[in-house]
Amino acid sequence: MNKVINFTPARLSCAACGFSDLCLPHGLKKEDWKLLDEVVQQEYTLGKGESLFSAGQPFKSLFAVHSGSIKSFILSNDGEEQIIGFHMPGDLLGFDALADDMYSCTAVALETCSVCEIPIKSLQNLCVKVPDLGKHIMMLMSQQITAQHEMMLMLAKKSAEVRLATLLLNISSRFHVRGFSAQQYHLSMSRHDIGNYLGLAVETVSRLLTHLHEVNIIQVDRRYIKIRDMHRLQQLAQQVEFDVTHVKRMAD
Amino acid sequence: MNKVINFTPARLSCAACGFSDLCLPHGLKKEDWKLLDEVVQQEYTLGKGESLFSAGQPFKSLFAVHSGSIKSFILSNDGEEQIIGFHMPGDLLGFDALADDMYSCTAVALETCSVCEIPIKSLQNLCVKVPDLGKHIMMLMSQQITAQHEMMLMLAKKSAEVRLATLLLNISSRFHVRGFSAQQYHLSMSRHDIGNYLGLAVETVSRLLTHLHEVNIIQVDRRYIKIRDMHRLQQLAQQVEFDVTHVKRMAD
DNA sequence: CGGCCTATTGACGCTACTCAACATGAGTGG
DNA sequence: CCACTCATGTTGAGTAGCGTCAATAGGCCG
Repeated sequence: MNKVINFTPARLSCAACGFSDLCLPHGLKKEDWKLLDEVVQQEYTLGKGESLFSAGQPFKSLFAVHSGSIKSFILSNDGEEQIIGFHMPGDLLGFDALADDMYSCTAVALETCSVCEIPIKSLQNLCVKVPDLGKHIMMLMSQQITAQHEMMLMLAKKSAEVRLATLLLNISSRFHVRGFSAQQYHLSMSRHDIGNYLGLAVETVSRLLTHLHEVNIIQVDRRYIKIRDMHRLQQLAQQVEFDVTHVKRMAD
Repeated sequence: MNKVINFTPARLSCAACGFSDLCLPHGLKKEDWKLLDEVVQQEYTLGKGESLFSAGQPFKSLFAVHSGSIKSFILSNDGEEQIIGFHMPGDLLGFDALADDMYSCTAVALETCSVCEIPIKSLQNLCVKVPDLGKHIMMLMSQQITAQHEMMLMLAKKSAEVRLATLLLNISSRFHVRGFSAQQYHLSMSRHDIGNYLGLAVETVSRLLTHLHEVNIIQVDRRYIKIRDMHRLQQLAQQVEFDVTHVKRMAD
């Protein structure tokens, strides 16, 4: 559960990284990539369950996921965990830490993964030289803000079924833009994590997954998910027509 | 409900504004204030119910609340509103718009208020000249991100009672840092807005306020709130010991 | 003064939580 | 390599918290 210090001897340049168009370099001019490469540190490797940073630690760096996946969570005053995001390759972590110069959340690897470290000092210095970089970082932060608005809407207004359907679709599209299948994927997080993130009990998540399987919208085998009817899943997430529970009831 | 075009002929400089230490200038060097003053536009006045900007409109400016209060909300695909924040003097609005170059939420005045407009183009140009300003904006965005994390925690995990108590305390402390009483204040938002924001039904908000009044933690008279027992309210918000419902039950 | 919007209060029902038992697979040590 | 253990997930029963519906009251504005 401790921070890990292994690193691979050589790091790919950002230009050579397949996720650069999701990550920091996106939107930068080619000539600025070289400068950014000097700032981005070597990759760390994290084992499953190891933490990248913890809430309260001094803020030193942003991190970009290069492979694997990470969950980040805050702790409430009574010690319970609230997952605030699942991070996939190309995602940046640590924007929450700018406010108080310390991380406000904890980031833990859901599986073996590698991350690129971006020291904030060097990055800020580079922002002065490359104004587009500063703009781009603000844009990424803005994206995170709007994404969190959507999340607040979900938690405040949507039913358990809609929340889960939305998450499954969200993961699907995130795999898709990364070049993987949108129809089938492997969940890196447990049912517990899903429930925690969506504000639901583990049992509810389990029941809903079983139910979605039963009505042939998805196929579930442990953490493997196959979307069998993308359209109905989307309808469900948007609450159009009636949801599957209603369908079932009408069939009774 | 339309954008309003009245403006006062003369605007106070940021230096003369009582909320400058909550707002953009905070953390800047005095010599940079003059540059900022050239960027910050004259104040607009908004009547109750009028909108400052709406979701989908092209992003032109950030806005700082100078007086009064504002709610901002997003719309779900089925048209229901989700309030994502209440804004008081010194607060900045519009960070969500950087992502797509358009506002993703709608901002509506809860009462008559005045706002300072900060054209994003000029601001970004100034950021190049004054790197501290860029850093500061990122810090403000980071604060918004962490605040939203707390909100996600509330919506996902906390009971109706805890949510409401937390909001009342939050408003209290925000009035306090602005030089007003932390013990009593006037709510600018309706019960409906409170419920919407907290993910609760109006009726639940009403019942809880009545209940908090009954057990002498607060005094409620329409939108006027007086906190009679700050300590118990804080305990309630932190779920320590037992909540008032339990207290009542034990008294039965 | 009348109409409308906001808020309160009560009765009822449903969604999702809790508690509990059980199943299954993964990891570990003999 | 198998048995044991533990973590993870599933399923069922009962229930609590909060939403929905409905009726009513109280301010506020024209």
